[in-house]
Amino acid sequence: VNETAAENVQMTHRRKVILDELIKDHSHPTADEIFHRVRKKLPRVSMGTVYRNLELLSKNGLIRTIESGSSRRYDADLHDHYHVRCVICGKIDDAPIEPNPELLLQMAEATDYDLTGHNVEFFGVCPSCKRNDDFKHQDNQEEQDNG
Amino acid sequence: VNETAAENVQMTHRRKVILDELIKDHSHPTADEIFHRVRKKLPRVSMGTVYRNLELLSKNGLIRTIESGSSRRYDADLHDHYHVRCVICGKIDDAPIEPNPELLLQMAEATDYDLTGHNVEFFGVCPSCKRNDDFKHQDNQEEQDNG
DNA sequence: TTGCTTGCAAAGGGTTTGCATAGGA
DNA sequence: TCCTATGCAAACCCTTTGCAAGCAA
Repeated sequence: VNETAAENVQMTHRRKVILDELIKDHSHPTADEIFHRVRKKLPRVSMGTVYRNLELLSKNGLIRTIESGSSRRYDADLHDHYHVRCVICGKIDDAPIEPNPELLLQMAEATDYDLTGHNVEFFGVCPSCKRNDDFKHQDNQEEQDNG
Repeated sequence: VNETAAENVQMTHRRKVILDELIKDHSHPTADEIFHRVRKKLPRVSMGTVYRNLELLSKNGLIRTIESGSSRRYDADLHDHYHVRCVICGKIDDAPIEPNPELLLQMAEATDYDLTGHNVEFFGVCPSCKRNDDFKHQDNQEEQDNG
């Protein structure tokens, strides 16, 4: 529609460093986590710059955002994929299954909306949190709640 | 697991009014919207009470939350269903398709997570925003961004 | 009495923004 | 030159929390 093509984003140095850090980082980091990584290379970078650039990159389709827990996360992997979130530690992983194109088609037929996409998020306990729970009793699991 | 059964929630008057308002309201309101509705019946209710009760109701499985845009939304419809969000006005509707149990099964086989559930959210332009865009030019659509 | 609930106001976390300066086409 | 990008700090929005008072079992 009115989205600027990726080529239209002028790559300032800060912008490129932020994007590159996100490309290297497959953990779906928050703005704050990206900020700390970027700061190692650009010690004077500010939080505002990180937020402004992440928003610009996302609006121009060079990265995508994940709205899930209390803070937004970012993902430079544009390949269509689903996510799974650990309800204990909050970690987000890529789901190891292919998106189902049927889902969108089925919905497109049933709704009056003009669809542009869909997100799928699974919830569960990640392997590492499962292991921890084997040692502890399964009492204190209320650190994170699923959505 | 360690979730209190719904019957274990003692229904204080405020709690009941909040729950009833949410049951009547199918628009997936935010805490603030619920607050304003409840306030018409209980003029001295406070925001803190609304948040505390919504959290308690949700932890006890009497309502569910929708984490989507910038603010959390609440839904008293516990029947398993998907949602669709308008990328223009931010409204959330129920998706008119049945959840696909295959999706969860397929994922359960492929992942090391112990799955507890999944959410599906579609994005698109709602009928009413489509109509508005016919009159305007399709320029100023940046009020809401999809996630 | 004892523990849960509430109003109020303040604090908190995450994100956005105004402004003056710096930098790039 | 002119427009965009940046650092900084303040503002903002949404949500949570401490506290003292109120209620209910």
